[in-house]
Amino acid sequence: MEDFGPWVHIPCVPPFSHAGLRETIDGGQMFRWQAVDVSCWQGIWDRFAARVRIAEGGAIEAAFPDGTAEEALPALLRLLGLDQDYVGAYDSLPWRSDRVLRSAMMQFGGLRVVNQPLGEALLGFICSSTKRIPQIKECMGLLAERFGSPVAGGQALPTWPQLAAVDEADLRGCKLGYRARYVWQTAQFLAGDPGYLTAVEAMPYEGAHAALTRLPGVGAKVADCVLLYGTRSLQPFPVDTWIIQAMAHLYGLHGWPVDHVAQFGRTHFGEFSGLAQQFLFAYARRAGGA
DNA sequence: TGACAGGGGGTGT
DNA sequence: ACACCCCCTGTC
Repeated sequence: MEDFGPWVHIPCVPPFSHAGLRETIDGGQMFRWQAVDVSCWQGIWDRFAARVRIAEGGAIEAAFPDGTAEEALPALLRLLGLDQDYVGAYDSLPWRSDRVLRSAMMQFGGLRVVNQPLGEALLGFICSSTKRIPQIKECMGLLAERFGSPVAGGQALPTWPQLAAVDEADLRGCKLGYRARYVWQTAQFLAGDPGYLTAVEAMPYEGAHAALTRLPGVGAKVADCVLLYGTRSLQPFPVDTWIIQAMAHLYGLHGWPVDHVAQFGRTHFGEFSGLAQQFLFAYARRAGGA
């Protein structure tokens, strides 16, 4: 095992509640973090690794593999959205008129929407369809172990160029099931157009969503997840079965088509609808909306 | 205990 | 509408 350096104190405003930090790190936005104990997680993203735990007053503390903190700390702040204005984002949500949202925001105080490398979010969410979080994590772990590069603290996830050199059969060996073909086809697509994801990052929402949907295995829901968790935008509003249930129950949208619910979410919650989605998702998943 | 449906944070046809 | 691959859960 790797040696980690000293804990670094990171003030956070708005402050994290325990539930808010757990939902941020280990609630299904990312798939490469494991609980060390009830209030400490260890994870890998990009070429970095870290341990994160909750501290007094809603701050957090982080530790990094020896010699990596100088680069990894700013990367962690970016990953967890700690260099963004969440006070303004929280305040702009319609919590004054929406008691459901207000309740979720109190229950999951401090919740952030993460900013992973776009390619990692793409891989994770292509593999997410009809899978539970523990299964997705297992697949990501196998992919990293077998096809990724070593970094201080563990194995990085393979990049898309690395994935393009892997046989579909070997991807299946990572328990991807039918998703192995999607990953393989997308890897080939991106190998033939290396600037594609970089271009997507520079596009406004509509164009970026359309461009991602062109990739095999990427439908509307996965594209929204990739954009929400893989860029700094808080605009995308991913609609999965949990959100369908929650929005039907809480806002009376019974029987609405998925794309209409997504449209409703973006207009009802505004510029930061993705943050609202994350609160409602956490709320519904914890059966708090029933 | 052990086998067997049923179905899951979706996509593509 | 249904299959898709894998694997977990709930039943008998």
